[in-house]
Amino acid sequence: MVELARRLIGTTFLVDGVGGVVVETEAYRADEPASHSHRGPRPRNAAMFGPAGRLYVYRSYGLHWCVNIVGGDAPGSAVLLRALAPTTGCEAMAVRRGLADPRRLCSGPGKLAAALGITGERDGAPVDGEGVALIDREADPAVVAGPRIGITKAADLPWRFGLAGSRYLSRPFPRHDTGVPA
DNA sequence: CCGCTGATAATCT
DNA sequence: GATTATCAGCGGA
Repeated sequence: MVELARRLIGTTFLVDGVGGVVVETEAYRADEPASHSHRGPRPRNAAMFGPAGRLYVYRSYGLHWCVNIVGGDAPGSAVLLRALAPTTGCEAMAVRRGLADPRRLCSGPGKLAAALGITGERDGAPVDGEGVALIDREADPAVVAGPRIGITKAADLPWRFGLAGSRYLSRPFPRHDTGVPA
């Protein structure tokens, strides 16, 4: 699953022609306690135990939608889409989000879902099905990794991935000191 | 640029 | 009854 999370960085994710480049993801697996799939199949997480390449959409904190892509390495694995660099349909995103600042449009899982108009209706939908598209990248981008955000269990696993140097992350990655002063 | 707080409901104990 | 894969708004530095 970790591999898919890495590989999704740099791909383009669109819903009804609106979206952008994936710049931040997190991997989740059934064998690890932070995952919704950890305690087995349930109504909410059914999509996580279904076919690979589908969406798992759930409601977070009772009010935000979050979007995952289901993996195929093992049952119950998925990659949370945490941030996009907006490229297409910025006007529609600005309207849905009620702001125009591209850096704040999709810089978080809930914001991303809101900007692309994703709700629970898309739960279980194929990533290349009706209105949804995932376009692979040309070359391998520089990817950075760090601990996942907003969880209390298994918080030490470095399964959050980001496009190096991107200005559209939900939060910066922990920086190693380069040792080279400016 | 922080850090804190309330909102809000499904899921879990 | 507690917890939660979050966010916007606010006040302070």
